[in-house]
Amino acid sequence: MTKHQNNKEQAILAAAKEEFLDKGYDGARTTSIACNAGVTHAMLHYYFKTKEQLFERIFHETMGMLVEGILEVFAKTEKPFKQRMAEALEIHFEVIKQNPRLPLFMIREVASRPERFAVIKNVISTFAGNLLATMQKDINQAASNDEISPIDATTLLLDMISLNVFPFVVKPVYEAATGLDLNADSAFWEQRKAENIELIMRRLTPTQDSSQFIVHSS
Amino acid sequence: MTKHQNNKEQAILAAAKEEFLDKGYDGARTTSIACNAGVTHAMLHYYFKTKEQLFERIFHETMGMLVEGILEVFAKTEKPFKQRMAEALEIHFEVIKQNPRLPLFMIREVASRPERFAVIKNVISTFAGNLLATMQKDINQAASNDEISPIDATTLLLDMISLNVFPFVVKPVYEAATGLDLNADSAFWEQRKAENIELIMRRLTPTQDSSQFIVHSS
DNA sequence: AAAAATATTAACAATTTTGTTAGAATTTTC
DNA sequence: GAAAATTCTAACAAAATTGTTAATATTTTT
Repeated sequence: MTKHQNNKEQAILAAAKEEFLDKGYDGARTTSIACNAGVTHAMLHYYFKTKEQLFERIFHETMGMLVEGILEVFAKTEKPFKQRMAEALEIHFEVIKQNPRLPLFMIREVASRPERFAVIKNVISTFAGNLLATMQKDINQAASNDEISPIDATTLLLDMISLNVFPFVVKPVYEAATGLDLNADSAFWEQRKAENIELIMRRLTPTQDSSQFIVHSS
Repeated sequence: MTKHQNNKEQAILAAAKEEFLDKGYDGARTTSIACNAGVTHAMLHYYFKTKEQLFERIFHETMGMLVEGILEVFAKTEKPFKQRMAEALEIHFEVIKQNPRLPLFMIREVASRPERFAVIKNVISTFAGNLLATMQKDINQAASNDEISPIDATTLLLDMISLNVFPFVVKPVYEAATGLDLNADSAFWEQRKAENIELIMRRLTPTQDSSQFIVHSS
């Protein structure tokens, strides 16, 4: 009757994504994936020869999503730099919020298998070079107008990513420490987003003596 | 001749720490640990009945170090709040820098095995309550003197930890993306530390209209 | 509807990984 | 230095996990 549409393959992919995101490559079990997908274990090997191949499929998809999401953030207009940055922060935060497990997934897999560097390198360096160069140009211009404090684009980007991503990465630990359930606490995330914007905006605002507080290490 | 000092047990512990920090519980192999420790595989099970027990030993030790390190940061004097905060940031950053793999280790293990929440909860909540309360009192006092902008202690703490910890957590990805070797790049870490202090100092500095830049989500 | 291609199953095989055991060697205690 | 406790070894066992295969069912093509 109904056309054959490989819905088992899709079910396996969906279950695999869950499993890999949750437990990482090493913790994931192909039997568990097959079971959650409602198919026999042999089917998994029929569609995806090995666990590694199945993982790679998920890894690429996931990386793609993350990078698309970040790209979207910086495809921006001609407003003042500070305002663009505030909007980028907000969009970036929301992208992460909608895919809160992706960052830890990526970090974990790259950390435990450096051979996956290559994928990351390709995906990111394709556009990161342009992005950073463009951003630095905008920064320099805004700084020369005294619109903002001068800053290195890479530095600013890492500020932004640290502030926006880390809370999601550390969420399980935070919940363990406080006993709170952050999924049910939308006020927490709204406050966090506002705080991150506040921090970066203050960072960019020109001051008379911008490095008065820097402490030099022994 | 020499007294018997369980140096095999120590060797196993050292190798286990390496293995677990590097690969996580799921990726670690007891055979590999025994091999790196230069002992037979059976010895591992002689001293530590199971992989789980060996892991727990390492996990506790590691958590202890991390918490001690952070405690040390806040056992501070009577200087102005901003200066104390700058010093705390610097010390905190250095503690992480000397144990750069601990944060990801903790995050990874708690994320993939929520039953380890209990350990974290005990260790942290023992002192975090006092810390936060004390900090909030200091903040309120400094704010009432117009020394700093008012801020929630929890928020400030998460700002600090995000900025200081995330660069170490994301290091492998950063290296994959840029092709740099950050271990050999002490200038990078000095700059990062300075940037984090700059950010927090600006966040604490009073302004006329401190929330002018907050963007509200749709 | 027959032939061809594809999807599915159940049972099995290979490997990896953790854990055990019985006994030998060594160290410590008395 | 003999007895007791302990450290250690080598071989083995059990379980889990990934991967295969041969036969069967279903779908698609002609």
